[in-house]
Amino acid sequence: MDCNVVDRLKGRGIIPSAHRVAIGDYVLRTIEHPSADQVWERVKTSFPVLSRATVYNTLNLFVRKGLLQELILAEGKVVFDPNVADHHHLVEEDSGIIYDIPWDAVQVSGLDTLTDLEIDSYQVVARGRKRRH
Amino acid sequence: MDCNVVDRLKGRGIIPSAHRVAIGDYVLRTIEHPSADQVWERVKTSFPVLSRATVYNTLNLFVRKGLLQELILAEGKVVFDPNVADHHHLVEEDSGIIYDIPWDAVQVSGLDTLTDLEIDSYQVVARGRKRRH
DNA sequence: CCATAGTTTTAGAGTAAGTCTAAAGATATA
DNA sequence: TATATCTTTAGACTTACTCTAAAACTATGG
Repeated sequence: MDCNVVDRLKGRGIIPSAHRVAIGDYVLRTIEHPSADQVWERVKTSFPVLSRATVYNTLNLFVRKGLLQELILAEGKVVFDPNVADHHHLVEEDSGIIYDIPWDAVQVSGLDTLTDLEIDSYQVVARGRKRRH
Repeated sequence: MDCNVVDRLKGRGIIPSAHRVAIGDYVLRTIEHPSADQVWERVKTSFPVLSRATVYNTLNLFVRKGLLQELILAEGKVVFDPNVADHHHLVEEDSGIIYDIPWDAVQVSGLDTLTDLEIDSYQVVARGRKRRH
């Protein structure tokens, strides 16, 4: 699963252009939940000729192809998570940092009794903060 | 709890100006989860002299005072929910409609075992659709 | 190696949600 | 009535994001 980015793009039918690989090299490995503009700022440092539109196009492409998950959890802006397996989230209000919570750490029951709802997916969104050990 | 809007504002230390009451008359009773601009459009029909800034100021004031809950669940936009009691949400992707799910309908366990997290609040966010009976 | 058709990238304009500002208008109290 | 405080306003500004049309790539067949 953690093979190189070129192969992961090809595996989803995405032509691995230099720009896309540069973006993927960052966004498919990070645990930072960056926004699109944060991805742009970051990737530009190592790959200077890069327009904003390309970053947005590429991120949206990755989402469509299942390489990224789009999250709308906090501060009115969309962030991206390369962890596309089901999992829950903790939003740290002060810092805006978002942490992943493993799926198995939390159990949710009762959704199946809501017979008037057809549920495709769900997650727990928690607000709070990470303890400074 | 469902007493008139003027008293509810006063109860939170908010001066019940005509504008605020007009906005509250709609937003504190609706189950529609409107965005700020939707509130503006709607309230303007019955209260024409109303600027966008006033609507945003008032909604933010209501949130600070605990009369409204701000939700960031779908489509990158903030919506408001006068149901400030804890509850869960279902986001209908196609329509953008958000439905409340009663707190007691769902049980979540395991969050307390995450000892490195200090959790203030949480909710289940489900994606799917309401069955057309 | 060239032609060409398709794909990708670009700069910059456009859009929409939301915030800020400074002035004007209300309101309350003494 | 005077004055201090609070509220509202129009419109400019900001930020996140999308669109557009042209330019630059890339792949393939001949």
